[in-house]
Amino acid sequence: MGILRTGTTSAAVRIQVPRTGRPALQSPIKAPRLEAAGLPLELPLDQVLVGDCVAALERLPPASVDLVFADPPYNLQLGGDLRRPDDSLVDAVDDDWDKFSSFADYDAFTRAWLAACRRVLKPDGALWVIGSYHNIFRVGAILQDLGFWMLNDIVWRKANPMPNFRGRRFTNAHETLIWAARGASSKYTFHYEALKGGNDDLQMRSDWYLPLCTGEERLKDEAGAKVHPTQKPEALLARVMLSASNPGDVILDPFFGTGTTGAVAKALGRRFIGLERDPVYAAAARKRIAAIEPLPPEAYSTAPSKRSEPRVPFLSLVEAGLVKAGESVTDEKRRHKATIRADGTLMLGPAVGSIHKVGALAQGLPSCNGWTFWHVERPAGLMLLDVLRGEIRAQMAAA
Amino acid sequence: MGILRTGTTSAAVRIQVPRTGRPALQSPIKAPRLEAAGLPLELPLDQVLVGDCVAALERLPPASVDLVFADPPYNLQLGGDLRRPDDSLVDAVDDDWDKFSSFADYDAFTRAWLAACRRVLKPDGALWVIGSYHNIFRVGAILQDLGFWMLNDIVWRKANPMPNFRGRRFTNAHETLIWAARGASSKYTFHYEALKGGNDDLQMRSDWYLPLCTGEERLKDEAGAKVHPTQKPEALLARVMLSASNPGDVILDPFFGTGTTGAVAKALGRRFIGLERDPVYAAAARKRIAAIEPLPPEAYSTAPSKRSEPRVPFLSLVEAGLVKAGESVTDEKRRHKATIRADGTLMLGPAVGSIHKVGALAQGLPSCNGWTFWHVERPAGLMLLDVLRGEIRAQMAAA
DNA sequence: GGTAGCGTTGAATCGTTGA
DNA sequence: ATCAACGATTCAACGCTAC
Repeated sequence: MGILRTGTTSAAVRIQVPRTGRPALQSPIKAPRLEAAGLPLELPLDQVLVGDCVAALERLPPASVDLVFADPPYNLQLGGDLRRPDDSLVDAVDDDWDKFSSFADYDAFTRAWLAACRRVLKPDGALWVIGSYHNIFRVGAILQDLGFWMLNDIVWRKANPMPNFRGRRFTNAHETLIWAARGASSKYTFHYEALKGGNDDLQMRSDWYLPLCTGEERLKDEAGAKVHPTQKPEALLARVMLSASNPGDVILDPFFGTGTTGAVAKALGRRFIGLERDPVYAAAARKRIAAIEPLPPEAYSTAPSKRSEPRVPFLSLVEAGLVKAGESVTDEKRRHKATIRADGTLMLGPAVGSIHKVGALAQGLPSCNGWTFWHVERPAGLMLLDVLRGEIRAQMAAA
Repeated sequence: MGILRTGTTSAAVRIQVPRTGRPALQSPIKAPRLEAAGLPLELPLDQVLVGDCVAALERLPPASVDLVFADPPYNLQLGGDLRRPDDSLVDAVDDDWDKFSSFADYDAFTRAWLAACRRVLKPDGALWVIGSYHNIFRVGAILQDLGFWMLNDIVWRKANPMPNFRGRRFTNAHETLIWAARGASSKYTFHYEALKGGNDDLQMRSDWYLPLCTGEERLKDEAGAKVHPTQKPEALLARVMLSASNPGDVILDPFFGTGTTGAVAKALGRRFIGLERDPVYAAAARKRIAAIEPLPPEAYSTAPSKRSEPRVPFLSLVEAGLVKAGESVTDEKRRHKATIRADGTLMLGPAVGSIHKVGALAQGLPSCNGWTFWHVERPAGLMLLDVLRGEIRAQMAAA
């Protein structure tokens, strides 16, 4: 039972990618801007590529991916002798040179894959990476050094963490995710209203409380052993994608493992690219993803946010007769008053200007949103201009 | 009322340091092991030294401190002004001490003070550092490079964080503390049982829920302005000291500020050394600490965790699989119907919003409690969302 | 004397679009 | 590229005032 399981029907629903109309899976799309540069034209969408992730990333076209989700290894598989996430394998090696070289190896690996990811990210793309205290500080520092712009660090509070058996430390009950834009000026995606709407109309905080991946969701082999040691819960990936990507976006995971990123992407109408070194994991991921039934688009499509709604000139309200030239507008407490002019400006004493300018002037503030400041008198009481604007927008949508 | 305030009596209670029997304050003790080495014999105990912390640290004898608590500058890198939706100005941390010209500068500064702290730490000593995503990753990486051995990262979940006013990110609702031993083989102090006893006999987790330092506890000047922009709550320091130090231990704070570390140390029968560059902060700290009445050791137990009913986002029900994305919700009489979306919002016709907003919309009312309005169809009949929320809360309480 | 209501505030990397 | 206009945006705790 998880966020991807549909409860009421078993009918497969083939989703359409909203922006292109193409089927979601197994059909590479072209990256048109790259043609002129003579670069590879196609992205390996909705596929799992087996091999070293840095090498694979370097074969992908630049600026072609909307979002990266990465769950990198704690210890370096390539180098061999790095310290493990738990301290048991690390004997008290007090050799400073050895310590430095171990961390240096991990840092070099981290720098390589982060830089390669940054190259394939679109200018407005973003990256998520998850880790624990063993590695996340090194990852975070390198990410800043490479020019990524940190947006939030997110704490995944585990509902059911493993206790600390020896009683020598606090229960390690969380992991840390870093959300960073490709650069400081990237216009990253964030579905603020959707997150707030799913959280009792309160802003979503940086601490998320979610259970571990267990039970049916956890992939097991024939012997009943878990296929992957660190499979992440689908709910975690779903929250990441719902908050920081759009339907149809390309989401790349350089450490694909058993494919949680791909499974959630498919369910939520996103495209994915999975890179995985281990063919056993890759095979398990492919099988898992093939069995996923995408959710109906209306269950995940992006709700319109105020920022994306069509602009309505105040003059349209005058023209539509929703407000009258010569009529007065006031603020909520009727402390300020101005007159509507036929050209869609307001007049306050000798001053004439937009609803925003005059609102700012009335309050002595540098700026003001006139739509949410001014009201008109109606039989039922004061009515906000923003409500009247909503009526215009409804008419526009119906037309 | 802060954690140090005694509620029932105003009588001063002079504590005794259990292991030595010496009065807690203003009497430097000898550091016997240092005599033979010809080093300074006395530690400036229970004092605030004004000056650069690295220079001051280098004048202290090595291996003489049990615990370091450090709240270094965060290097916030703020841009222009930030205003609340009501146009009031956010009082930002724009002090000179938080300005660094580059990451390299900040790293050099961090390496210097961390190395100096490591020198004065006893072999079995430990260090705590607090920071935000702006600096903590760099601090953590450098700390590892210097040979500190990480024990936990601790998340301070703020009960009342500042919201994200522009709706562009998740509410930055936590800060991170790193707890590290001087080295991998250090026999650090940890009062496992005490922490567990203060936590309903459950292991203390790595995520701590505590309010900001506000109200009476916050130091104000004559004009009513806060003395220090980033004063930490006493409860946070108390939990640190109770878990990771013994009565009589020497606790050094290289960024003493207005002396929360000293105030809590005095109250809990620890010795302190405070280093602070700004004489104004140092003077405020001295005055503050002088007014502290030490608690009798038996009077203090671990800060009680907040016991109010945890708020549950509707999204959690989707994530837990208690309701399905795409499933319908109805009111008691099945007159209204809406669809659950993967992000925890509802959809009713073209409208998308929280369970409350959409409930209000369905009924044409200004407001609605979605928890007690909407139901889902279950084999046994309609089930109220509020009942499902109860199940989630039961799980959370059991965790 | 309670309490409802209003104002203030907290370590913050907090726009977008079109001319 | 720069500039100006538009217009979107907050939660919990505390303290003071009015009733």
